Amino acid sequence: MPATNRLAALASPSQAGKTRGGEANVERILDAALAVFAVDGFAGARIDAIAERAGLSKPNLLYYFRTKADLYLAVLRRTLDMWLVPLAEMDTQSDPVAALTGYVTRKLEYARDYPEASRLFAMEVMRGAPILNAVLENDLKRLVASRSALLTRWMEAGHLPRRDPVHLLFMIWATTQHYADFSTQVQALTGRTLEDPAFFAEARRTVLLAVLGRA
Amino acid sequence: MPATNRLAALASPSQAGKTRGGEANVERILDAALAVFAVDGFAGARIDAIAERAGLSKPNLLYYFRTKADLYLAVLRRTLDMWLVPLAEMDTQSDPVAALTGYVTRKLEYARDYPEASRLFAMEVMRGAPILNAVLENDLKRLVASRSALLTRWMEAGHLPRRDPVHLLFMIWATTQHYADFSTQVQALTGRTLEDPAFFAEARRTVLLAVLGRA
DNA sequence: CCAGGAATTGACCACCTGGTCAGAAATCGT
DNA sequence: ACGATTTCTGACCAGGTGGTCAATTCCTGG
Repeated sequence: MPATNRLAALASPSQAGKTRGGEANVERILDAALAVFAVDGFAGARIDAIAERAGLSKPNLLYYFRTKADLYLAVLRRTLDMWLVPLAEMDTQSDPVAALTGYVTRKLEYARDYPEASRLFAMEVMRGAPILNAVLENDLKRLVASRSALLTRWMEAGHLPRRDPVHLLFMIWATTQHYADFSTQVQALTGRTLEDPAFFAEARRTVLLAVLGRA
Repeated sequence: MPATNRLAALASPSQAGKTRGGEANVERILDAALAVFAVDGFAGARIDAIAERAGLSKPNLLYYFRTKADLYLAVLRRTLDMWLVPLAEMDTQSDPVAALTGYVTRKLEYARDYPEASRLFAMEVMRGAPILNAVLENDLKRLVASRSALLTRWMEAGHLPRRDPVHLLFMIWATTQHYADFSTQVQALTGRTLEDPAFFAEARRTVLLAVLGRA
């Protein structure tokens, strides 16, 4: 996974030479950190809060991750693949409509099942992506370029309405992630969530209608 | 403006009884605060940084806004109308296509001209909207309900493709704000901004095609 | 069973940051 | 001109937070 490798190269991994059962702790820490970072952001997150949520003492957490930044980086790294993989796999299905339908569905499932990861990613990008910038400008950029070419071919073959493929991707990302990142607003306005299958279907239908030009 | 009033009722305004020329300072402070809050979030924002950006000393800033929370609230309040007004004015144009075209265009202009305000709003909602919740569940909810009815009427009259109007609004919001909130990503992937008229037109065209079902 | 490394902890510290305060400038009404 | 009020400032403080450290407990391999 190139993205992971690139990100790994950005900073030295802080958790070295662990051999014993502490790996379970690392997982718990990362889960807790994701939950806290996704709500309070990097600056607002208290490392005590993360430790408590993970069931550890603060110094014990610092034993696994030397600094808050290391922990943040690790969480980001674990999250990133979830973001990239669906797009990378979009071409495996040869039928354009099926491929896009599958992609949109996976993005919505992602928004439903990992809203915290989506929020973390959003916050990082909104901060100016100080950490992810390198990944964006390389791996993601290449990936988008190749997918754009694919989409353009599909459009020219008449399977999709013509438009700029990159903007189309933006629209898919923005809308699907909206349900995760702005779930508070969605909840306030509709009282529902993607967990509700009917609501999920409505959202999916709306996006697909927009992308494919038909239901 | 009901939204402003509601927000004002949420907390006591901190800047009282100013009569002299300090009003200009208040403006400068609000501008600076918006810039800083939009990048670093509430927790990450340093009040020193805001003061410096506004060209004041920290205690002097605190003279105008007693606490950081007061300042945050004031910035949020000033921002909110920009968000609500376009939607509220959507029906003034009787032609459905023109009305939606105008709305999308205004939202994109807003994303282009006030990206920081958009980001601030996004961050607040992503935090769980601890302050804006009341506004969302009342003013915005009512507004959305009325606009949904309008959209539904238009769909039934055959002016628009049929779909859930609330999801349609979500899609418009998500996509237009994406260009402001994720401008780092947009920039990294395309090297362009909404400031570029051609790019603006592409974005606009993509959204309109999705919303109206035709260009 | 024991030695040695891994895991864990309480106590601690340096530093940052929001906020205070007494008083100095600046400004205004009269 | 002058008192009163607003505006502004340097110095300061209390609380919180990231991170350290010596010391203890827990495992595990031999």
